[in-house]
Amino acid sequence: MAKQPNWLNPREMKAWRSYIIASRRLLDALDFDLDQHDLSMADYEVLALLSDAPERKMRMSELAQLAMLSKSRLSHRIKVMEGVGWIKREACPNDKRGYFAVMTDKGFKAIAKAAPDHVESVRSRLLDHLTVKDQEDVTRIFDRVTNKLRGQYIAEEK
Amino acid sequence: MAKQPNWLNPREMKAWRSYIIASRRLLDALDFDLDQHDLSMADYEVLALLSDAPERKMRMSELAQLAMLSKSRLSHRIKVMEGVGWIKREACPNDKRGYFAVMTDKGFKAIAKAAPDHVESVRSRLLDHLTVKDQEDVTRIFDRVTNKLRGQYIAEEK
DNA sequence: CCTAAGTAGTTGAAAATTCAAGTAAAGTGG
DNA sequence: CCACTTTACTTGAATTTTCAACTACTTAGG
Repeated sequence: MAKQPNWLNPREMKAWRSYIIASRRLLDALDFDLDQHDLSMADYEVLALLSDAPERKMRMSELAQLAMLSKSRLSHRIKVMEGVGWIKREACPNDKRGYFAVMTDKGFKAIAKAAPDHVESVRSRLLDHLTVKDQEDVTRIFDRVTNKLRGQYIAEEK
Repeated sequence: MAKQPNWLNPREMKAWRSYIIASRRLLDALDFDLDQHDLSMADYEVLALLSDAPERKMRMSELAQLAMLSKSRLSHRIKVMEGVGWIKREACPNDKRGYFAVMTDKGFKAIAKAAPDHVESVRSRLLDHLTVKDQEDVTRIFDRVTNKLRGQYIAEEK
């Protein structure tokens, strides 16, 4: 027999709603801010990862993993970034199947220009409203969520 | 003269990364769970709002606002939900420009079936890992974020 | 070696979302 | 009552993302 649903109590409901609503609005606002640099959060993340990588290049798979994008999505996205001259592809000498995404100078300039505004955006939209204690709580809580999730669900394993 | 960027310190960076990574994974997992009911989070939200509304119907604009969707997106989405028989449209008698989205019995059944699983999903992916204190912290922190955001940025005002 | 299975990445079509108009009805000020 | 602006919503095209192959290379086992 099916067990009856364990609905959320008011406290749980409030926590969930507060979180989800704030997150939606926050992401919207951050994307809105990035728009002036012709970037989405996802594209920004890709460029940021590359700009920190040695030689500013990274294998497609690794990039996809770290940016939490599907291989297909990354592939398509890199194609358009290649079109605007931010990225080049480079064949991997060791593994003939593989490719590097290599950030061009133009790509580096693009993210270097966007980064200060983006950081400022993250501050003004989120961090400015958190005390030091809040920041620590957020870190603790969400690290735990990520860890539990890792056990339950791995992206791209379906 | 341009002021130099105020980069995030390690504590701020950790809070931001923890939050954003957990959120991405969490939303992915929740969407993944809902997939067995052929629903996305957005569609679920639309149906949930309708099922709570008087007569299970709501004006398109109000629905768009509450579900935090653009009018265009909602319009397209309602069209497909109409296609699968979950929703009907009904002209508004007072305001000849307006329409109601009305949930059908079939639509109600669909969300009634999905809801227990979704709640369980929210629990197992998120709430189960938060103490009562954590829940209260999350509510407090994210309500504040939403309130600040409201002052700065209103969705669809561009 | 040879084969089977797995990995890296791309591709094109389908589906979803955004974007820029467009239509029609309300409201507003004179 | 007449312009003018705003509101409510839809639409079609463009862009983005997902989905399901598909190619080519690598790895593992016998």
